[in-house]
Amino acid sequence: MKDEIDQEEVAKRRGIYFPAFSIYGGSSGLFDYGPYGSLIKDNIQNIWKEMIFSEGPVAMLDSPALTLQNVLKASGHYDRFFDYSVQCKSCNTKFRADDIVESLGLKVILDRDYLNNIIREKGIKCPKCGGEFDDVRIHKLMFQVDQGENMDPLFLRPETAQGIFVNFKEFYRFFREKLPFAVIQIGRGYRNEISPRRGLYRLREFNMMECEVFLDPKDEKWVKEPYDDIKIHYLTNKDEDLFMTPKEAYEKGIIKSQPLAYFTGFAFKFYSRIGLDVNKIRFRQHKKEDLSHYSSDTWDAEALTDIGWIEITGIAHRGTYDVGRHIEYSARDLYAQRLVEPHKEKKIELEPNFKEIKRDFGDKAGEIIKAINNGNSTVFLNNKQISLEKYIIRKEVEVTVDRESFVPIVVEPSFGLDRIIYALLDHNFDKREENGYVYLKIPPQVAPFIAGVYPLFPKEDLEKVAKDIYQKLLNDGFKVIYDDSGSIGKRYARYDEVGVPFGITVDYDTLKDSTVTIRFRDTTEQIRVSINDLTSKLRELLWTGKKN
RNA sequence: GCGAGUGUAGUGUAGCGGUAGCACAGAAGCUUCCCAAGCUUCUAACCCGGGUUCGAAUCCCGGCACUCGCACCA
Repeated sequence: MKDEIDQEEVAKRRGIYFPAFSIYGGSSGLFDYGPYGSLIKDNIQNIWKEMIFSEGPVAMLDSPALTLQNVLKASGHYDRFFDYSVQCKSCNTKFRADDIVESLGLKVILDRDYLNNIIREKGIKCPKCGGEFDDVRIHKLMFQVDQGENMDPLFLRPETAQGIFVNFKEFYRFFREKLPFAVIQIGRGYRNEISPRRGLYRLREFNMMECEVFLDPKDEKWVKEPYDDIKIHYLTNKDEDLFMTPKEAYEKGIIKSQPLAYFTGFAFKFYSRIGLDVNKIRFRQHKKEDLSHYSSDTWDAEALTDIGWIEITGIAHRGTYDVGRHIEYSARDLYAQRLVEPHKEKKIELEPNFKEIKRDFGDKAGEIIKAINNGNSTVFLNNKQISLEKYIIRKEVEVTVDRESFVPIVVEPSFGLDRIIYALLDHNFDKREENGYVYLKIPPQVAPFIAGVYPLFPKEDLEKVAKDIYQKLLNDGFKVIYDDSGSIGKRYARYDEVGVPFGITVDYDTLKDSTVTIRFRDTTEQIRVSINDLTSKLRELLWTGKKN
């Protein structure tokens, strides 16, 4: 974007996006997408969805934003629910309270009173200036929703991914128990950011398009090979700038995981299709010390904008963490299975000794049998602890084993829709050299309307034909807009600014020979086509965006 | 959350104790055979709440928002 174009000013003025609830003063980190912006957002989502469905076995989920506490305990988000901070009274530097305590080798308990006390007792001072600390403050990082007394609160999800992980078994069945497959979800996430700023960059409620790829750790491959027809800028954790295809990156071991390499290519193709300037896109590898504890490798797609390189997508190798944690916390069988060479294995089977149980327990026998089947070694009955050992018959049996269970690993490409829109506008707002007018050169498929229909002058005969054409194009399924106010130049300029790529103008020749002009947003050139050919021409332009 | 600064029509701004002016955008019309032209008319604002004052957009306090630093940041 040219420096002089203020994205937020145009976005606000033209109804692309603007601060939400502004008549009441607004609230930081919340934005509305207006009449043009919401259409652009919708188009981007649909392109993403359409593209990713064509990448292989992909299914979609739509899960609630309100999330059970236990889900977030399992995911680890709950432990990060509170951020404990202390501030130095003299130099105002702020620290994580738990970090300060930990750095002195003291035990950390995530409790406000505990942290407060230990800082007071041990007389911990600011490491920077030696000043005294303020009281420990708590910042909630997730939004909590109360259900009522005596009920656990719900939380607004900080990411859509957990909805997918908890449903792993559902999708495993859907794909008839074969890996790999991917599950996508487009939806909103919520994070109580400490200081949401810079417009769409950091929001409290944000849109994401997430994809969770489930893989067998022994066969960690997506169904398609990494692309070799695109060159991508990779910035490694050793600060090397490399330019190569995803295929090369994988083969040379720059990206060790095949699906990770594959999805950098997918992301790149997606950016290119929606109109991001791919020369301003790079994939930056997280440094070892920045990696989440469960991730072995993460590559963030970043876009260069007026506020610098911003993260627009995270592609993370999450290992077995997600499904593993839900197995642990829910005690459900969320394992996948793989076929192995059939072989015999010796196995001890436990069988209740029905005769003895019946003799000793009579009509309570049922409870004993149940306990044994549950694998218990003792049972509490008639106020007595009873050892079950003597009621169990152990049999050694040989079974044929032809499959084994494992926890699937996850590779997660997670696209931040709002940031993508920010970067898209940044890359595509441009000024005409001759007059300084702003136009938004986004691809026709992303544009809020494919075309505007305009009578050259607000004359009844021209208006009537223009309205007929407008209605015809609507009936043919195009998103078009009609405008007859002001001069023709004004209308062109008006829709250039929100990215409408084509202007269809009805003039006096139209009345004679049933042709109209199509005017191109990016070049301001015009061609003349017959009204009868408009539908096919627009359909063609929707894909090519070019004149011929 | 801290520090500093800033909030005036849709947007950009002027006014800084006497109840708001300009430009662009917007609406209606005239005019124009294609790029925000011109003319006429019109619509439209002092972020919110308190206080001081005869009188507050203007001074003071509190909130909210934005900008820049700091901090935070899967």
